Amino acid sequence: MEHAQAAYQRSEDVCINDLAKLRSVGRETWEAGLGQSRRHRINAHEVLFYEGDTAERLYEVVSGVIMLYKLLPDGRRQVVYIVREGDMLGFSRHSEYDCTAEALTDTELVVIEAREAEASAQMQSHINKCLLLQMENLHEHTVLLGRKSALERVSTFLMSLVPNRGGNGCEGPAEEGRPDTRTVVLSMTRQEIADYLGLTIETVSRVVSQLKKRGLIKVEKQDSIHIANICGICQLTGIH
Amino acid sequence: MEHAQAAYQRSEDVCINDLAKLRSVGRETWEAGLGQSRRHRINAHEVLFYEGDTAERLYEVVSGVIMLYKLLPDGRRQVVYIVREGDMLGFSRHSEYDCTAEALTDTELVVIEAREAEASAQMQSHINKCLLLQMENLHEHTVLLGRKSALERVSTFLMSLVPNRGGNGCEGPAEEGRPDTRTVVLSMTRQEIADYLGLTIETVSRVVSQLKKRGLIKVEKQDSIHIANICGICQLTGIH
DNA sequence: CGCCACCTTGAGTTTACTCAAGTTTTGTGG
DNA sequence: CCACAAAACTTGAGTAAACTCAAGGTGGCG
Repeated sequence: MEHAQAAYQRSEDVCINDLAKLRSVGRETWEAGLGQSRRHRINAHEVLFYEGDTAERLYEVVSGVIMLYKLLPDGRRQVVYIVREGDMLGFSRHSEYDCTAEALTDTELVVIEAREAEASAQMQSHINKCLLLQMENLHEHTVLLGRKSALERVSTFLMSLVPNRGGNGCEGPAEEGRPDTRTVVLSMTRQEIADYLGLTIETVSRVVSQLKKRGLIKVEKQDSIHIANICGICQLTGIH
Repeated sequence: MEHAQAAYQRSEDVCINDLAKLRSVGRETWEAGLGQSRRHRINAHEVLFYEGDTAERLYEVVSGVIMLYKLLPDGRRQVVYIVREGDMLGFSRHSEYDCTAEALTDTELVVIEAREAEASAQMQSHINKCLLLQMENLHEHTVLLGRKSALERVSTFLMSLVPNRGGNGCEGPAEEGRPDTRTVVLSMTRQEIADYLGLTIETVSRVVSQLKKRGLIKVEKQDSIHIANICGICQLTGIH
């Protein structure tokens, strides 16, 4: 199942270690504390909730990937966040969700009633950690949308799918001579990637083709890209 | 003092009422709970902390305006958030700040030691509220950066300086025949606005000139714009 | 095997950018 | 209070990056 792998990958500069940390003070702890913790499964492309829906529940992603997006009245869409394993969604300051949540892959969730979350200190602390993580990711994505070129955006996106690389704590290639290589699963269509990166589908496609021509990547399936030279892609992200 | 007014203005769709709410469950409550709550003043253009500094303190803005920004190695800058009265800054997931914080105006802050914040449940709840507010603002700004035209960006920015207008809960003009008018203080240079909106200084200047020519605004001082037709500007934000 | 959704590529256009003057505003010292 | 300098802003001309529109290609699934 390809999504099992995708679920371990984090956007931006968050690595597997961070997620492990999140989990360790997370579900196992607070799940026991709550009266009942329901599980919920949804299929790829199903909507979990719509912008404007009454916000009664929080969710933690156990496996799979969810995107949060907002629409403008004329149909323009912006994907504002990608929620991966260990991360949460459904936060709301008012009584309503501010984004629509749609599954990119088949997804398993833990459902948390907002009332219960408020009552549990452990839960509050866990929510806090997720909010801080999301804030940092959003800040980084703001830089991407405000200041990066199409090539830099797509390269940054690809690097975000490589654990332990591309962020500020980038480790560089493991060893001299070791192949600096990895296959990443996008779990998004070109249109969804475009709406995430603030580009058009054609521009995303052209940049991917360009990276292919340069020999930096191979497109194995539409959904699956082999990065032949991770450092090479990293050099294109604008952060070096 | 022009900044006293600016301090009451909120970015995005947050109105004075929201801020009043934040404050009411905020400073007065937790300030009493903490051992000592220090105040700190900084002047316009002073840096409160740099990206990468050890994150030992949180701050709440009592008066004034602070911008958070990130730099790319080649000097490109993106302002990722504008912190106004009642809002907080200095959150960090790791031990380091992820953005630089620089004062746009003379600013008064409450200083909160990170350790103390962790110990106080009231403080945690207050932080949570601020994080949720900031998340919503960031989501909205993500749409602006990813999907809006220059005209829409500048119009959205101007509307964000008009309390109770321009957001989802926009009230529309108060009464038929009442002048739909307001003077807003930018408290940012054209360059800072450009770096916030993901544009160049020239583009910001051209859009402002265009709005002036159309009779929708008057530029009273560089820093102060009279909006002659609030609804007219609101129509240009892309949210209608 | 053929259809449908998704993706790619090309040609032409548009928006915002860059570069280069000029102009206005602001702040300072005489 | 005025003159001057520095900073900030505006405007124009030309360019480039990404967009739109339009075919055509590819691959996954019944």
